[in-house]
Amino acid sequence: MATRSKPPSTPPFVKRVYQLVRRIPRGKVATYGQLAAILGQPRAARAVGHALRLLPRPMAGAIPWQRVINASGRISFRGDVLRPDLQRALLEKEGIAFDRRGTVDLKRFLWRGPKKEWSAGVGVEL
DNA sequence: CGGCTGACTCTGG
DNA sequence: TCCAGAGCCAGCC
Repeated sequence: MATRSKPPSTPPFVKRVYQLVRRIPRGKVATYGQLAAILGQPRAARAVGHALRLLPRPMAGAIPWQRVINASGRISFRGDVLRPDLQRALLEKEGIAFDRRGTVDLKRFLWRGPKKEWSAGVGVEL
């Protein structure tokens, strides 16, 4: 009997966040709250941000952390100064367009999530 | 185990 | 549209 009193049945939140972020396709962005919701906790947006905050440098290269922005469609930061600029540059390189105020049009670039697909073409946006 | 922090989000003024 | 306050969560000390 493999000891499984508390097995990886509930992997660290952080790990899940990384896994999920890796699934965000190039040219698309996701919000912290959205990722949290996909993970089953729509209220854990801050936790998602925290997870990405302690994202080790080496891993940053394997995880498209730049594709995660806030619900306002803008880049979030706290403290660091070069990060926001770098994030924006990386996103623009992927084709993400920024508003004059530095806002991304979520209607166009928001990732729809890991959902297999939508109902046939029923709309989205206006 | 308790308290603090932070790449968030929502509501009200 | 911008600013301030309150709520929520996981990770770290």
